[in-house]
Amino acid sequence: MTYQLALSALSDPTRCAILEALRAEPQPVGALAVRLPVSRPAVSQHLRVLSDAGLVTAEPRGTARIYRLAPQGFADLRAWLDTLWDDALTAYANEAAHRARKTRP
Amino acid sequence: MTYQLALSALSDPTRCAILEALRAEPQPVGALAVRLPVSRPAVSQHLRVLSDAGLVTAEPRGTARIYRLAPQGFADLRAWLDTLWDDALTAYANEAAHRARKTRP
DNA sequence: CATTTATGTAAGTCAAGACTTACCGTAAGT
DNA sequence: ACTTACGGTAAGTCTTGACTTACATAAATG
Repeated sequence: MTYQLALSALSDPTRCAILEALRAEPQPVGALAVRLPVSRPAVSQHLRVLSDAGLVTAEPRGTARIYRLAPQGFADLRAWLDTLWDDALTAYANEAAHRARKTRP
Repeated sequence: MTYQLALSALSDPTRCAILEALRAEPQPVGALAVRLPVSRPAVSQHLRVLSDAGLVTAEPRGTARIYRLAPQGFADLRAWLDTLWDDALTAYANEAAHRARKTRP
């Protein structure tokens, strides 16, 4: 059930851009904002959503807060996606087998 | 870039419920609708979104249309998520090493 | 202690989208 | 051919949420 929060967080292109920026290196809010086409408060709000989803963590560094990717959140999401993917593959294989049996009994 | 469509599609809980229903077995629209708390046209619209995202495919079966999971869409999504996850892990490891070096030089 | 720096929060605006009912098209059955 | 079954589409409503500006808070610095 926790994956729904992460999926909802990833639906926004700006948030994905933030994650891809953090992928390169951990950064404070201001550094992210100057690279993005939105205001700094908007970035802060997005980081809040990402944090609630368990996709990023923050560490105080003076007055700044350094944000970085949180492996755990991505691991949970990956697990959910993998089960769905596996079932999709087996269903696809089953259907292919069924089709082959029908075409050449 | 194509993963953004899939992520946007997965942000809705009803669409996730549809996918989990299709995970059990391929179904027509009506069969999905009776199990969900929304109307049939709503399910049809959701399936349109999922189809555009490459997460499901439809096959005509008389007047009905059988929807099933599309492995390719999930594979693309998985690939994107994996790169992000890998970078999150290495960043985490780097930070841990940095922290250890600082604590005990 | 005042100021600067860096950030989170509040309030308000506006567009995206999820849902409904009503309607239309198409394939199968009688 | 007419009817029935199944599903996509149109139009309209209403909520969600992404963004802005303005304000408040906390740490470092002179």
